[in-house]
Amino acid sequence: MASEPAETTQAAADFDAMSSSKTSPSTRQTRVRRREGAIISAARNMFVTHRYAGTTMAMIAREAGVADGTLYTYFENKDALARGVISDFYKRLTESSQIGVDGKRTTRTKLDFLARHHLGCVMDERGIIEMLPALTTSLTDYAGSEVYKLNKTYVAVFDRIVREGRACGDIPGDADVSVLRDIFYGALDYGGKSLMMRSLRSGARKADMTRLVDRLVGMIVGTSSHTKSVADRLEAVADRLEASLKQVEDT
Amino acid sequence: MASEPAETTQAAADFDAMSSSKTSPSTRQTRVRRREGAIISAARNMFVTHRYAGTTMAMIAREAGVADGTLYTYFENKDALARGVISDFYKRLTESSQIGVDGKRTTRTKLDFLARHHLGCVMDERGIIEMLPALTTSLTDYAGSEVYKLNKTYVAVFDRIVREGRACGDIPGDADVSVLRDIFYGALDYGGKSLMMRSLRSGARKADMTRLVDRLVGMIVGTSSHTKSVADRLEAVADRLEASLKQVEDT
DNA sequence: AGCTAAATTGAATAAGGTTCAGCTGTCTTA
DNA sequence: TAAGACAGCTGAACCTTATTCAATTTAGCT
Repeated sequence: MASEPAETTQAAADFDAMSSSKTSPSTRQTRVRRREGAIISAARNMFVTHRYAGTTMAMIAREAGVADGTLYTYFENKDALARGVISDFYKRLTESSQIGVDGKRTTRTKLDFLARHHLGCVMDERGIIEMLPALTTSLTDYAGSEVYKLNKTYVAVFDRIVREGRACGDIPGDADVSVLRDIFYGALDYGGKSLMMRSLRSGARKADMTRLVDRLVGMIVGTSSHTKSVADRLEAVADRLEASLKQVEDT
Repeated sequence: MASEPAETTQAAADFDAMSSSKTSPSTRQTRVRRREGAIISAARNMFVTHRYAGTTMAMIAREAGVADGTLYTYFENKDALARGVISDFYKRLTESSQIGVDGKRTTRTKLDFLARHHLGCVMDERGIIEMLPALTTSLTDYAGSEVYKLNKTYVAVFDRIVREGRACGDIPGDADVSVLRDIFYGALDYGGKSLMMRSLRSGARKADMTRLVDRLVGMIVGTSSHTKSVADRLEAVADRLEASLKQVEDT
């Protein structure tokens, strides 16, 4: 998760494959790709260790082994470079999440993995996603941005789990998926921050994480057994009653 | 460390209270405090409309009607000024929240109000709290900061509701309060962002907010399927249904 | 009024993001 | 293979802004 070459190499390979000209591994295109990867990697290192405000373009250039001006041939400005780092982060996060989720069977274990994986990655490269708000000039701009699309792609992993969970009855209720999504990721981000602060004193990070994730996933999946008891049927009735009641109340 | 705004204000207040001399409303202390208020207010306006990166110290000085250098007699630097704005925000938020909550009777209505109030305030002065991550140099520093203490004071409003709710049986489970707190505020912040983005297209902000808050509060209070007994739940639904129908009939 | 210290000022300084005129290596074409 | 064209690269100069500080003003006091 630390080094990007996997992602960059992959992208470069795709690009080469698309262009019909067979280029040797040291063609100009390849070198440019490689260098872009090096810059993003360097920028990530600096941003993670010194935060956005604490890293200068000169630091990134030195770390990447290029001149200051070179950065501007790859990214319009410091903000765009930071957005590039975030985009890269989301790409890696999406891929590793989907792979991990595919290896789990039940709705609960999928969500459990996703939550822990998210927490781990975000805490690992803490500061990367936290740059986002400061980089968002306006919501309308953000809505059309690359980062927004990649974020949507990432959370789609969660959305799919929820929809499948609904289909097989694991997830009760009929709330909008977006509501569950906000609760899931919002709670994880806040919980992650609390976790880090608490682990400054007591190193009991793992137990704390388990408590948070269990509670959160439990809230979504529900603890109801799968036996079709009278209680379950009553529950379903209550669900429907509540839904129509809400409609009445809203008008 | 030391974000001094609150520091200074508090110190000044203490000083006045201690000195037996009755100072007229145009004493030096008073004027200083007034000016500090003007600076914080000016800074808030600029930060809200232009974000942190987009506002210059010169802009704030002009808005506050003082010279550039004057800002630095009140705040160590731009970061400290921003922290002062955040501190001020938390103070107002805490007070208005507590007042509102005190006006509600049940656990559910208290949480419902708190959630809506939080969402409203944060969306209203959006960008203020979002500055925080960028201003946090290190977690250890933050743990001892004024802003952190004020945040703790603010979320204590929530903590109290939860504890009372537990005591009277409204809130089931024995999860750590901190977990519920992270879920509550995390979900609200994320949900708030989603809300704003969605309301760019469809102006259905109110209905969306209701859905989010209901689901979230329901998860905590336990009207949801897995926490309360079915009998209790049906009873509660019947109560609400009767009340709503009465309202409908009256109109 | 005169003294002291706190407040205030705004021009000077410094840091860092950004630009751009030139340089270098690679590709293309004859 | 040599010459021309050009993409990429360079880093010193430029410009905006946060920050400093010596000088000045103002308030409080005797």
